[in-house]
Amino acid sequence: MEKLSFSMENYLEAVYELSQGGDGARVTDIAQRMGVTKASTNNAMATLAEKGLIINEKYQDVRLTAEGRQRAKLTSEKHTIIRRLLVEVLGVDPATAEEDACEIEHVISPESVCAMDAYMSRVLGAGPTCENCLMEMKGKPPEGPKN
Amino acid sequence: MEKLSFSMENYLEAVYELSQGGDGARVTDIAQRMGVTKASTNNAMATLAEKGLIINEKYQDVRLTAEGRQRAKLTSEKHTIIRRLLVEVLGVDPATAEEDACEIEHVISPESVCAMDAYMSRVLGAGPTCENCLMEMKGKPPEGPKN
DNA sequence: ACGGCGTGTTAGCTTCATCTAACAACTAAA
DNA sequence: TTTAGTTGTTAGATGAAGCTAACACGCCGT
Repeated sequence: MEKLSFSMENYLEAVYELSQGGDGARVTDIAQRMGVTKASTNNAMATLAEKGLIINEKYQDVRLTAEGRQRAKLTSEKHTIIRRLLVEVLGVDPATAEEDACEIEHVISPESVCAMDAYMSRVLGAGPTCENCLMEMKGKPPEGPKN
Repeated sequence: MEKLSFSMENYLEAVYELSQGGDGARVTDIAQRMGVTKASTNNAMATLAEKGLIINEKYQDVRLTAEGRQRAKLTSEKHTIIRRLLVEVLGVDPATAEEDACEIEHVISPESVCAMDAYMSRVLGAGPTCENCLMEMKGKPPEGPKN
């Protein structure tokens, strides 16, 4: 699973969410949700298509490949876990939490997300420990800090 | 307080940390800590100097202005709070936490950082609630989510 | 059948952050 | 004082992500 830039991951997530309940997303909608122009979106789609994460045929709706969908799903789950931690554990205002989660999801390590999930399972009692954590851990051996 | 890019904030933080116990930082050291070339560092220093955050006289050590120091201090404190939450509360491996904190500090809202700090004060018992939180909150009225 | 309008695409430009390579200035040792 | 080595600077290139402006397509409605 090749590394995606911050931006590309966001585009992929947008495609994923706009595809829910339909089989594709439109360039215009993606652009609008991302707050960028259609031209920028088009460029991004070309990149994502190159990486095999979406199918982008001229003048057709953008569709996720299996890999793209899986990838987007992981990002989306990270998002959820982070937001829940912020809101339910730390008591952050939901709107702020939503914003923050959207940024943090792109930079945080899978290990930390798992730790958040595990912590919530313990502290909030309920919540089945996210089965994706094992999945997310894959292909991410620990590295040294660069800062 | 003008907005800084992710990158510039990181450079500023590097200058701050390298300045501790001395009155300036050297381009070479900054470059090394950031994992970039001296040329890149030089460009960055020019930008930071333009914004009035550092004093960068030719062939002299880079020094922080009062504003630059204050700014860097805030970032650095965010970093610490985030890392502590990850390690002490969530049980994340310190090296990973360090890496993650370094990224998250640039995107998270002051509100969330404060919430982390407050939470740790409660849960870990000790720890004086960070007096900077009030400071950090300034100039950041809540916005709507864009995602 | 044909115009329009919304949607998608392309071309070309800008800004940032990075790099390499070459050069200039400092500093310390012989 | 001369010079070698380290440090700092400049110039120019690259690649990512965005933009605007202009053009191409496709689908309706008449």
